[in-house]
Amino acid sequence: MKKYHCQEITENLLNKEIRLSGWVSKRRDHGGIIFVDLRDYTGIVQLVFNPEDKELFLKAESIRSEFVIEVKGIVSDRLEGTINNDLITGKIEIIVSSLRILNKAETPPLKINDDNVNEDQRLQYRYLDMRSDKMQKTMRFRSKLIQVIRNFFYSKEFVDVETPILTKTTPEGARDYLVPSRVHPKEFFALPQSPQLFKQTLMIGGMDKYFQIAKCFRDEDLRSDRQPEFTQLDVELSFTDEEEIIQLIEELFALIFKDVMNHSDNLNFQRMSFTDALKNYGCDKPDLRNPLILKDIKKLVKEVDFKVFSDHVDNTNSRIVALKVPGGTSLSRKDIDNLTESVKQFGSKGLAYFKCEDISDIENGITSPIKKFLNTTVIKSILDEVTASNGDLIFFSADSMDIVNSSMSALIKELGARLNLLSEGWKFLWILDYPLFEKDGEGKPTSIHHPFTSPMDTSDLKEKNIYDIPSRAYDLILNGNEIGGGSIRIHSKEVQMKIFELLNISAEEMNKKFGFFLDALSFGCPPHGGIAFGVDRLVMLLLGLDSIRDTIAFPKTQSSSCLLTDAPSSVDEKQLSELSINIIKSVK
RNA sequence: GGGGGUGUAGCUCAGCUGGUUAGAGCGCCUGCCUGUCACGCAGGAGGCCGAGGGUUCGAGUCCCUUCACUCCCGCCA
Repeated sequence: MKKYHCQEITENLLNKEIRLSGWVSKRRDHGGIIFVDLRDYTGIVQLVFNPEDKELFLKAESIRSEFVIEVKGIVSDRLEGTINNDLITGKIEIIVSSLRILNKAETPPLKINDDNVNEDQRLQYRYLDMRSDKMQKTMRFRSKLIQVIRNFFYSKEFVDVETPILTKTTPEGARDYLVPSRVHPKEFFALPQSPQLFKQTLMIGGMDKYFQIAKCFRDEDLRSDRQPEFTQLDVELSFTDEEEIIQLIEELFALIFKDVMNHSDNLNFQRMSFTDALKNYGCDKPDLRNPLILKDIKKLVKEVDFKVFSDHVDNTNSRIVALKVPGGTSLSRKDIDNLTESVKQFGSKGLAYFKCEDISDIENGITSPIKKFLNTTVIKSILDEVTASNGDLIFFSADSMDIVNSSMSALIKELGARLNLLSEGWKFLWILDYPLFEKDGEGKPTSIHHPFTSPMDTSDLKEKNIYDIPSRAYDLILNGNEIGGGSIRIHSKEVQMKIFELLNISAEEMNKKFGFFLDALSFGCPPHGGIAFGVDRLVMLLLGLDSIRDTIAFPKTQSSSCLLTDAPSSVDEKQLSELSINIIKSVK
C-alpha cells in the first residue's frame, strides 16, 4: 500500500484505502467518536475513529499529543456541514480501520506551532520546535537555496573543494577558536574564520573555478545576525576581474529569485562608491528602499557662533550634516527625545532639529531649540540645501566623522522603519572603490577588507598616503544588509609582502604565520579574485526573519552556548592531561 | 568590557504604594459526551515567585550579589 503525506490526501483519493503516518497534533474525544488531527511536515489531515471496532476505539482513546502513529483507512467525503475550509484537506477525512502506536510521547513542554513561546524553550526542545510549520518551511527553504546555488556553480564548471576545519591560527581578524593538539603538546589548531588562504592556494594549484558551502568560526560576541559558527558560500576564480565576478553573482541571484523565491521580475542591481555611500548615508551598507539622505552643511554654518557647530567647522576629521525627514513634524517631543537617546549609544551628544511649519516665514514658521544661534540667511541656506517643504523635520548632527556617520545612519534606519518610509521590493547594491586601509582603534592601519585584497594600482603603495590607496574590494548589499563581499586578490609575493609591511607585520611574523602562502605565491600564482556570502544571513533576509538563529537547525544562544546539548561543558582531568592542559584556578 | 529589557504553575502572562491562603488563559489528569476541528460540560492536580544574601514585625514586591535568556554599543581582517 502506497504511503502518503498528509497534504497529499485530496478528493482524488476518495474511497481509496491509504496508509499514513505522523504525529498526533490534536485528539478531540467526543465519547462516541474520536477525531485526531494527524500531522507531518506537509500539514494536517483529520482521522475519524468510530466506536464499532471496540479494540481500535480503545486504542484511539489512549493516544495523546505527539504520539507517533501509523493508520490505515478509507479516504471519505466529509458529511454535509462538517467541511473545514481552513484546512487544505478539510473536505475529506480518513475513516480509520487500523491504528499502530509507533511511539508514545510525554506531554510536550511547548505546543507545536505556537508562535508565542520564548526562544530559550524553543532552543532547549529544538526537536519539538522543528516540527512547526515555520521551522519546517525555513529549513526546507534553506536546503532548496543551497541546492540551487550548488547546481548553478556546477553548471558553470566550478569545482566544489572541501578545505580543512583544523587549520592554523591567523594574527589578524577575529579571535580564533583553538583546538589543542594531543600529538603536539603546547600547540594548537585554529578553526577557520574563512577558507580565504586555502581558496587562494587552490587557485595557485590550478583549480581555476572553486566554490564551497563552508563552515566558518569566529570567537566574537553574538548578535541577532551573528553566530560563532556560520555558513559561507565561498567562491574564487582565476584570470578574472571585478566585472566578471559581479556578472556571475548577479546571474546567481537572478536564478535564486526565480527558482527559490518564485520572483519573476528582473532584479535591480545598483552600484555606488564607498565614498558616496558614507557621504549620503553614513555607512557602507545603505538601504536604498529608504529615501532619507544626509547633506553636509559645514560650509553653510562656518560663521555660526554656536559651539556645537563651531567646534567642528575647522576640524577636517569632523562632519556637520542635516537630515531632512519628510513629514517629520508629526514626531512628538517625546519621539525626538527617544531618538536623541538612541543616538547617544553611538557617542553622539544630541540631536538638534528644525520643525518646518511654514518655510516661507522663517521668523515664525521654523521652530528650533537652536534657532537663536542662527541668522535668517543661514537658516534659509540650510532649507535650500535640503530642499525643505512644509511639514518636514530637519535633524542636525555635528561631531567626529565616525560618530556622525554611525549615529546618523542608525537614525536613518530608525526613522525609515518608524515612519514607514521604505519602498517595497528588493534593492541590491554593489559598494565599490573601498580604500585598502583604515585606522583601527589605536590609530594604526588595518585592512578594510582583508590583507590579501589587491590595491587598485600597485604603484599607489609607494606614492599615496596609506589611507588614500584604493582597493579592488566590493561588497553586495541587499536592503541595507551586507550579504557578501570579496575582492581581486594580490597575486604577487612582493606586493603581498609590501602590504604586510604596511600593516606593521614583521618579516619574522610574516614568515611564521604566512610563510607557506608567500612561498606559494612565488610559484606561478594566477591573477584571481572571489567573493563570499553569509548563507544564514541570506536565508534570514529572504524569508524576512528577525534572527539568524531561526535559519540554523541548532544555533547558539547569545552567550555562545547550546541549550539543547548544554555545550560547552567541562571535561575530565584525563582528557586535559592527554592534551597537556592545566586549568588556571580562578582567583575569585 | 559597557548600557537596556525579561525571569512568578508544563507554556504564555497578571500580581498596585511591602500586609492573610500567589492568580488567569492555555495545557495536563479524571468523569460525561457520536460530527468536532480553539469541541463542549463537571471536577481535580500542579508554585522554593531564577539562585544567594540583606533591610523589615512581615518580601513575589525594596536593596546588594549572582545566574540564565534577549536587544544594542564595543568587538566581528
